[in-house]
Amino acid sequence: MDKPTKPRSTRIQREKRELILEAALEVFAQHGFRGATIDQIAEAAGMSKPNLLYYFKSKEAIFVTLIDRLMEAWLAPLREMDADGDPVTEIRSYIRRKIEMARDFPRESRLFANEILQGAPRILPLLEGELKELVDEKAEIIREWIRQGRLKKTDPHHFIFAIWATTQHYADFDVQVRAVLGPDKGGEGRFEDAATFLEGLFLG
Amino acid sequence: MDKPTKPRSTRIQREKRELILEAALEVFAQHGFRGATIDQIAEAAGMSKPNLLYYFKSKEAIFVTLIDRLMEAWLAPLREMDADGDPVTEIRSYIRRKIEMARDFPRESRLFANEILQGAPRILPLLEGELKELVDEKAEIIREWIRQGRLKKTDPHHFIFAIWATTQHYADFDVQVRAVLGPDKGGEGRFEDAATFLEGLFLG
DNA sequence: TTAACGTTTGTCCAAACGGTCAAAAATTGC
DNA sequence: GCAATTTTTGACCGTTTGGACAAACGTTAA
Repeated sequence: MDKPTKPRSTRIQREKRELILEAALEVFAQHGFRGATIDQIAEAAGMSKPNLLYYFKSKEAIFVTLIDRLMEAWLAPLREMDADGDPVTEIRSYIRRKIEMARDFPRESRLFANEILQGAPRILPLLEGELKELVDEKAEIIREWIRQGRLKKTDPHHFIFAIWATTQHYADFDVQVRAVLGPDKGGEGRFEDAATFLEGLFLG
Repeated sequence: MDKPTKPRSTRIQREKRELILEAALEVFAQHGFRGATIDQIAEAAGMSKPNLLYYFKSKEAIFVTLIDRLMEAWLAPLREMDADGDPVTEIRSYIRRKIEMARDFPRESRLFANEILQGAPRILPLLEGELKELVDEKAEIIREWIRQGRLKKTDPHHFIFAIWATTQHYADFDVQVRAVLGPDKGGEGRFEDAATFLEGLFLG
């Protein structure tokens, strides 16, 4: 009986696939799934369309690969929230991490937002499963902190939603934020200002 | 010299255009501009594609009409914030109105979110003009309230952003919110819960 | 050198798309 | 009732799109 030899991927394959994913992230984040074309992605990756399709069998396959990777990184900050830590410190760190992600990975944030806006057709099971479990678990921690009188009383679920909404807002609605803040206050310092503000809002 | 007789629109024209806009709102909100097709909109409006194009000269024209109308309704709640009112009451009312809009007009919210996500290609001037002016004006009011010691100290601009982000979250990320809350807590009461939570967050 | 394998490209296709147009059908005003 | 006008439709067109495919190209190892 032959071992079903896993088709070992070469160095070139890994590099090209990485190149394609990077280009696709750019294009998908700006135009959404339907709005993006394989040609656009191929051009951004510096290769021809058939060549791209040699590495990914379809546009959908690229998108799914991107989203799968994204979800890992997306849940990480919340996972790090530690029941044994100091509540204020833990929450402050969580907010910081989320704002840093909005600043450093806005394309990922927009990709995710796009998927949810369309009704999360590809990740609904994950939201109802893994994500819900994670949030429920952390909500229970927050509830415990409140019970111990170490945190102001609030609804833990809506508390988490509010942190998501406000932090991701600076990535997803960046155009609007910059437009409203104007050229003077819309510089790169806006993320630091946002972080400071949000700490005050959620912990003040 | 002839009066440039405005082509008076008939009753049928007004009704059909309304029907189309309603259908288009549904389709655009779900699939975005590029993702939506004229055929889809026509079918949702119960008419043939050429017939739809008799009332709107292009897909773009439908979208622009929709967005123009939307912006009016969108700015209204913030406009109502009254410098002469009680700060806490004014802000509470503003949050209430925004949550009600997320509950009653989620499609409009998603349409707007979609446009911003794509970089606001059609409404950027409006954001940099009318919206910025409005926000600056209201920010000044909030600043004055703080100066008078009638409101906790915060950055007015980010304060407004936070209200936008949290309230619209319940429309734009509705799928995720429902997935995380689950069948029991995800019922229609979630908007009321959200409103209560947000009042506490922003005014507590 | 050459056979085997991995990579790249030009060409092609069928479906979907936004939009046009002339003609038919329905409505309206007299 | 009838002519003028508005509304609706089927057929059609050019373009874009996702994807297939075979042939060409490059690389490696015997």
